[in-house]
Amino acid sequence: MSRRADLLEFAVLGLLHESPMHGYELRKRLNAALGAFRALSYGTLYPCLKSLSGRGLISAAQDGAETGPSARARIVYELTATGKEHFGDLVSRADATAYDDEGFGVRMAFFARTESEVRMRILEGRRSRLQDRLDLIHAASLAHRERMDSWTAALERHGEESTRREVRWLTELIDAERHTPRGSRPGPLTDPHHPAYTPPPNPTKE
Amino acid sequence: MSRRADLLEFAVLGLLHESPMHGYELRKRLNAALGAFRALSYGTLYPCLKSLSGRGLISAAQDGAETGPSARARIVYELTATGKEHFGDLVSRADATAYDDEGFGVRMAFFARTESEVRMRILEGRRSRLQDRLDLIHAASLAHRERMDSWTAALERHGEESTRREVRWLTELIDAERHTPRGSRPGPLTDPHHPAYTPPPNPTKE
DNA sequence: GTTAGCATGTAAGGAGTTACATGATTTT
DNA sequence: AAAATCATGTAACTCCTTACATGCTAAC
Repeated sequence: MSRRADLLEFAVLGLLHESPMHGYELRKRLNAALGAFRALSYGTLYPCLKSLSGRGLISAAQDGAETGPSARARIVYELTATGKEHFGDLVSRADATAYDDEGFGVRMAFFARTESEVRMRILEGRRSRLQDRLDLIHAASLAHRERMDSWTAALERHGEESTRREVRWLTELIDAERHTPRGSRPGPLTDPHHPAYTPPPNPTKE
Repeated sequence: MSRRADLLEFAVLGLLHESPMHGYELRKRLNAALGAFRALSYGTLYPCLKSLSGRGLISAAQDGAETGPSARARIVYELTATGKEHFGDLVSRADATAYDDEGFGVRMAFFARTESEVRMRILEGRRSRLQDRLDLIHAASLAHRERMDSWTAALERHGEESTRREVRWLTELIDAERHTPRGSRPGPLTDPHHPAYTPPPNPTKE
């Protein structure tokens, strides 16, 4: 039932699949890379990590003194075998949550680990969802066309135009995917054998 | 503190400013016109109406038998004098909630009732917010450029392009507003003396 | 006559932000 | 030395969806 929570768990598992990380870093990545979690708070993330840890999907390990002279109380989270399996299950699913505004971005962010067939279903599902929205916009604008000031009209036109652009973009992606039907990974994917946790020598700010 | 709830109240007052309505109709308008409340449920709307009614901002009146032979249990809500005043206060404010993704659309939907000066501040605030976001996107893409697959890259480019387009759109609106500096209402605004409640002879479907 | 839409609500529960609480480390 | 950032959490609270409960009206 819980959609947003599942989404966060999915994203966390996906990011930890690339490399182990501690909570703070995880939050930064979540906020930056995925547009969905623009202002994810610790009050959401840490309980989520605790839950995942409790279910054995990730392991929590104190960061030892390898980094420097003094050991900070960092907790580095790592995907367990069970966690990898679970993420594999999730990533092969293409349910309705993969099509909506929040879900789609997150799913696409992990397309490199998604099978081509599933990718196609998600891309097409998203496109059809947007086309439904265009129909709604069109119907609505017909309904109250006369009593509409220019501001509302401009707002509606911009919304329609944006949606139309996303549909075109999706169509391009779908066509490209269709011409390379094998489960090819078009970009440099991070190494599946994640090279342990690399402590940042000069930490990236914000 | 409560942002989303204030937003809903604002939208309800704004819509009732145009003409009295009952809850069901209100929800349809909220879902259609304003993009923000895509799936507003009755569980949110009715308590909100009750609260507004309790505070004397709107009045709730049973819809009499004028409509047809049998009286349905419709409750028509109408803006009170206090409610109009309150909406006037809200619409003249340009706080941070007017700039974010959910807030901006709702605020702009009632620009026809907003003073030119406030409109400008909101448009410029929104644009500056989006420019901040562009900076963030740019910084993030620089940070993890090498370890990025083509899907993530495509997603990021699309997000950037969309944001850039919205900035351009806002700039056009701002320029247009600047060239007509008086508090002009560019479009046909609905009559301030709302012509009572017109029961739909042929009800619009969904 | 039965489905679909109109119309109004309540109860429960989950999700996630805000605010609080704390302390180490790095930069200025 | 002070300020900013890194880092981890908890508690309370708000918002909002889901599911439930009910009944009327129009269309097929």
